[in-house]
Amino acid sequence: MQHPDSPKYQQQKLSAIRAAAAVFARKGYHGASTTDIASELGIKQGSLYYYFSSKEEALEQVCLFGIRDYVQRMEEIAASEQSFEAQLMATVTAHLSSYREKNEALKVHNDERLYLPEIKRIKLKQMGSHYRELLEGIFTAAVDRGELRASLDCHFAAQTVIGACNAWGDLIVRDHSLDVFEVIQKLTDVLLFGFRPQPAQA
Amino acid sequence: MQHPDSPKYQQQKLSAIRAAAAVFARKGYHGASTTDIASELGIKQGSLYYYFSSKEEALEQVCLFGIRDYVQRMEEIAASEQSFEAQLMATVTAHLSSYREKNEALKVHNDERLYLPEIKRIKLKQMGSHYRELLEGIFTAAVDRGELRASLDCHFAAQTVIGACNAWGDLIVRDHSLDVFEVIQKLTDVLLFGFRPQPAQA
DNA sequence: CATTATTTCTATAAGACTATAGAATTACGC
DNA sequence: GCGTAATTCTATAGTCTTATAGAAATAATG
Repeated sequence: MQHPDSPKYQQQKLSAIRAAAAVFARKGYHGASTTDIASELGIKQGSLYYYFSSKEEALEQVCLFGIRDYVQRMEEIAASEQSFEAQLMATVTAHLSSYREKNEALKVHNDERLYLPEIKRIKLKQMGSHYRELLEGIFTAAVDRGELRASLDCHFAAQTVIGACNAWGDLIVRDHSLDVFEVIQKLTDVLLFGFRPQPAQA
Repeated sequence: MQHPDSPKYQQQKLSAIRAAAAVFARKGYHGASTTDIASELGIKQGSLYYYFSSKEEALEQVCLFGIRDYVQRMEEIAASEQSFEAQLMATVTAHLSSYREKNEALKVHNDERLYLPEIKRIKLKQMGSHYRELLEGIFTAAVDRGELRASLDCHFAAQTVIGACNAWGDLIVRDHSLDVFEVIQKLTDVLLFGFRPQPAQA
């Protein structure tokens, strides 16, 4: 009934989170059963409750796992004294690399988190807002430095970057044959210069 | 047991599709029960089966409703002899306006269609592919005309437009206070020119 | 008004799902 | 090897869900 704090337990719990992430990503939170998750992990349905007190807690853990280190990385990017271009490239890289590494969990965070009750969503919401604000800050700083036009709507720009990254992240998760670095390169380029310029005015 | 083909029946069936779209958009396909849909429509659970033979068919109808006229509009845009900029603006406008008009159904199409069995997805997949190919064609034509740089990856570009529109469409559905035309304007501008240029080089 | 067709309702069968309790098994320390 | 703790299993209660069948109600027609 009670959980030890041994590294062994923690390790298996992590496996359980990964298994839940994989199943939630494939079937959605409500479409996935605890039997599915357990069998992905190689145990029986009832045994899963040794690691999660409820299916909902499993979702919460997956979401937290998916977004963890995410804000942290953005903090570092925002604090770095780089050109806007470098910061944007770093942002896209961090975002899409996350999708590649713990792809299912991040996808679950984006698609299923709103099925958590308000209370359990607060922490996630704070992390997400903070992330967006940091990105927005990168834009406003670049405008102040004169690297971007003064008329730019930074809130809109940040949302667009996040949206585009998530869209491509979804494609990356689904189509594993995609070259992530190629996507990073092209997406950064489009965001910076748009489709318009004849040759990239390097 | 058998359905009439009266306009009255068709009208109520449309209401049922809209009700299903609203509930699916809010709770997801698996999270929504037929009781939810029925009560949204103001009838009892069992009565719903007068209009749908199964919950799955309801999802199929919602998805088809969501994407209907969608490809058609893109056909028109692709056939029109306009500048690339005008065509891109028209595409973004059509896409986001769809979200505004029958917002829930299009959202459901994007988020839940993959829960349909392979067979029922074929038609949707064809429509989606056709849509993307038409958009891709607009890009290749613009490259041929010299309006866009020859090095542009048109497949990538089309996916990015669709992804960005869907991302903003989701935000529009969730936040009803957003000014759609402002989003259309800004998104088109970013896609065309990127964040970079100091003033928009009209 | 009476007859028929349409629409909705009630009741229920059959199955799936979450979560719990206690037994069985496996791993660990000595 | 033995005793104890950690982990997994079996079995099940209780709830919810989809879909069906037939009765009841409502609307349409002559």
